[in-house]
Amino acid sequence: MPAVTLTEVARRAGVSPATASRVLNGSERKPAAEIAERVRAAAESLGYIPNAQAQALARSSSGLVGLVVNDIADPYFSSIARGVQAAAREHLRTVLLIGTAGGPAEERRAVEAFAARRTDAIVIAGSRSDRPQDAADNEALSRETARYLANGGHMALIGHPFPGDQDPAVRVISVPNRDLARELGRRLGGEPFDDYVVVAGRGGLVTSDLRTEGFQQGLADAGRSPAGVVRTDFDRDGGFAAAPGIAAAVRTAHDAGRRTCVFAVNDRMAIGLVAGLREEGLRVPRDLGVAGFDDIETLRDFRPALTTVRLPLEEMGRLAVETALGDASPAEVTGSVVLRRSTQGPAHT
Amino acid sequence: MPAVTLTEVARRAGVSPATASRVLNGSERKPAAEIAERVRAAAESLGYIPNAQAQALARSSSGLVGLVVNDIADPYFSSIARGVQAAAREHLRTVLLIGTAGGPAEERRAVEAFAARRTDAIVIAGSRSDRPQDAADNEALSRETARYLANGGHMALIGHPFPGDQDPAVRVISVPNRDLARELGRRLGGEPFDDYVVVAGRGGLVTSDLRTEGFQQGLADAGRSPAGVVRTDFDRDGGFAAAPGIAAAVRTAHDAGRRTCVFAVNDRMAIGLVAGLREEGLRVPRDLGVAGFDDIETLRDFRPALTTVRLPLEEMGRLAVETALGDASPAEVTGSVVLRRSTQGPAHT
DNA sequence: CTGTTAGCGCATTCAC
DNA sequence: GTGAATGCGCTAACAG
Repeated sequence: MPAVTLTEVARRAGVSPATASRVLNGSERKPAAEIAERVRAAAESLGYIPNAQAQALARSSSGLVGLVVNDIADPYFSSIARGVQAAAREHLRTVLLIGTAGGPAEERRAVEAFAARRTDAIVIAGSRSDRPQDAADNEALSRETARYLANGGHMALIGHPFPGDQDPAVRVISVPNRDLARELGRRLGGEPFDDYVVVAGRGGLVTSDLRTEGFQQGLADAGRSPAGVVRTDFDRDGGFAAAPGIAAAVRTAHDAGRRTCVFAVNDRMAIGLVAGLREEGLRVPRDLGVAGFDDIETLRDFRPALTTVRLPLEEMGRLAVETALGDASPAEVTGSVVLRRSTQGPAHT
Repeated sequence: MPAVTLTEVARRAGVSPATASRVLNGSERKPAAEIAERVRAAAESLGYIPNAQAQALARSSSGLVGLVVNDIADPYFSSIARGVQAAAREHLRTVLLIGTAGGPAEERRAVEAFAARRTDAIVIAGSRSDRPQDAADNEALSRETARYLANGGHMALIGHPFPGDQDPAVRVISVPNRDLARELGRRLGGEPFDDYVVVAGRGGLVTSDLRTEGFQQGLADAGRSPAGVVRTDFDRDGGFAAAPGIAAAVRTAHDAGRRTCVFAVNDRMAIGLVAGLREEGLRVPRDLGVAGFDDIETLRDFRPALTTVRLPLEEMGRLAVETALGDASPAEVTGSVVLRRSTQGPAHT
């Protein structure tokens, strides 16, 4: 049972397909009011729905915006997705979603899939990786991107440019991860802690590396010596897994009369860490301070309230599509350090 | 700068477009191995990417799966979305995402948009509303759905069927909200509480109503008298807003030597409620018990650990696309009551 | 202002 | 096994 076509509507209204097309869609040519009404009535009575594929083919613009995320169930990405979805709707576009497990190889495939659909714009929210073993895939991703752009596509990256060469046509919604982490380091460096530790993701994860680096700079600004760095998975379980090691270090430090503050490079890791520490018999902030990054909405009611860095996630998503579509220029978003109870020692309580 | 077309590849390889099509896509006809290689080489060197729009038009199958959710940033929906995305990928489909603010009117528009794109299947994860004022929109949604189905589309609903008539062609991934809530009521009814309260969403929200209803049945099963019902928004802020009223009731009950247990019909409301109660100076579970529903992953580390009902969210998403695509038959998912610390009184501690 | 004619890029009958 | 022809549904020049 095939769908109703424009031709059928036209015949039913006693006009040509061209005329029907003109009235049913916003064209320059304005058909006579009387004839227009007849067409609209025919379309209505037949239950006509335009075939978006055919429209896209004919006018070579798909009305689609592609979004690639690592994991849509991760609140960081789902918040961005909300912004993308909202902006897309306002621009009369529909969102195509692809979740990769992370990594440039899969991202390249996503870009290819979006290119095949002739998406008007692509937003990549996944994190960049500059590990040597990803170099080839990054290169391939860049090539795929270049091809997409050459064919008239638009692209915006959330966070940071691609490692290596960056096609200037690719817009970037910059997230000042380093600067914000630095500010966080400075602030926490001013608190009454003695030792600092960073629980980071694996090396080569740009976001993780920049946050780590910035935090160290901030500590230095505050006249502190560098934090030790522990590497683990960039998610909740990674934080949880790091707990035993951190606990041991904290206890040792404690015995020496020193207080420890841990910076987990994202909120989910921080939450996992706190959970793991709880199992180790340590409590935050009584036994140590813990800070995160992102200010995930779902975790706002978490106790102890988590010191973190707020990022305008939804806004970042909006900006990305508007920038990609040419309705806004590439910008750097602003975030802010939010000190909460998780880094307040007993003295503050 | 137009994209490379199949025709160009064919010419480059010195074959006809038909042959090129046959080798570049899985066709019945198997071109000669030698000629096939030539075509593949040409495609590769030209950077050919098939135009999915054109393919869709020609073979009238889009390779698209539409997903409609209320709010992609809500962890309930984003978990489902992960399942949908994963299953879609396995079935070589791409996900089209539309977020509605909830309500059948917007859902109808979403279905129309998906129908226009000729999606192979549509998954609706948003919650049903059977308020009288939504009756007309529900009717329109049903009609839109019928039209989509008549045109060869497939649809799966997560949760419950549409209010009113339900086209049998619409598959439903049933979520036993009532039964699970009943089980929860039964279990909590067996705990040492005296009064029960349900913090529900507005009336007419099917999910909320069924959970409320089931919980009441469970209490009755346990020989308890019905819980009072408070209506508020179906989200975190709704739970938060309900806190003052609940706090007052709890205090009154407490003065009479009675212990209260509150069932918030979803986890986010429960978390908001707990946060609000904290501001009121009440602590859980010391001063009252609180339970939720859904077992949102991001909230697993929340303290006090929340008594809730676990739902296989990701699995529900997977099942929905597989069922819609015809690779699985409509089924009822299974959940389970998870008693945690938030409903354990001091006696248990 | 309306109707006619061509494609958009591809898959798929048919002939060969 | 391969190529030529046709049509998917629609829009955009063209004429009229």
